[in-house]
Amino acid sequence: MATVKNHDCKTELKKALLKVTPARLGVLSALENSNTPIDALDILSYLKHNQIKANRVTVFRIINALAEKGIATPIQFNDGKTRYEHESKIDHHHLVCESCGNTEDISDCSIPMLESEIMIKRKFLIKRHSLEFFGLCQNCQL
Amino acid sequence: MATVKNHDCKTELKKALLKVTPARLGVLSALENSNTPIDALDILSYLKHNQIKANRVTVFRIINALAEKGIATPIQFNDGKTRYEHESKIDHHHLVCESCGNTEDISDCSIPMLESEIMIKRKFLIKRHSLEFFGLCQNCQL
DNA sequence: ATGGTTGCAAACACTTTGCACATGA
DNA sequence: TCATGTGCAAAGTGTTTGCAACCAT
Repeated sequence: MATVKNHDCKTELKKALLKVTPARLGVLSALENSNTPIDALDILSYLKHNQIKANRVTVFRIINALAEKGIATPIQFNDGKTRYEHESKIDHHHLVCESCGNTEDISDCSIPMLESEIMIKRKFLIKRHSLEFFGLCQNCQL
Repeated sequence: MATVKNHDCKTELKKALLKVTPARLGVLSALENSNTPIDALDILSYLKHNQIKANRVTVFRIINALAEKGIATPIQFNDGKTRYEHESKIDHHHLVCESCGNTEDISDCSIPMLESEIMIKRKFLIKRHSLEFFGLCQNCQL
């Protein structure tokens, strides 16, 4: 359901020191309402769909701003475009079907342990990680 | 050292049913001689450096062919370009510094276990995965 | 009022495509 | 020889930039 929870989004923007505008509220709710990572143009259609008018360029600027603030996290699948996920849902990883393009989530992963190991052993300060599995979903294996 | 091991590369190409050409040998050896994932234009400079003349387009076509055959594996960092690694070295993952862009390798990862779990539980046929950690390397933390 | 935000057009970077020519097996 | 590979020019796609107009605070 494409419900725009303006209240949550507003406070989220204010916290990030970003002015509250229709376009930004729309982008935020697009991210929150999607259960898979979405790219700039997905977001744009979401906006159009919800009668929020915004330019392609504006969407790019907004997701970049959100990414800088840590509100949106970039994810790369294999097709040259960057997808984004709302920070509230980055605690899982993806199964990306190379045939139909669908993605599923996996939540139980042992990465956090690996991370702390790496931070100690390698003195590398990890800010985020990305883990994607590419292959064939059940349907596409037939 | 930019040594082109023509023999290994030749047999590798033949196995893949690809004709042996200077450009292809060059691309292969670029992949084999690099200790970090490299993109098409890195490969191009490698070729130029080794007096192998080839067009940008040709390099793209060659890496695509190699990727299709499983000889080169695509990796996405965060900058819109695709990097590739030779299949003989994909058994590790990367620490990508978001400040200086350097990458280090990590080899001990528990992903294979996770993979078999996923294949069984989710009936998703995994062909490859990509795991990258983004953050700050030791130098850039200062 | 005024500084951050947006739209538009244009530029950019990376990658792909079409077609004629060249080359490896 | 002949299918396959390559160069060149041009198009495609995702993304960024410059600048004037606009609007949230």
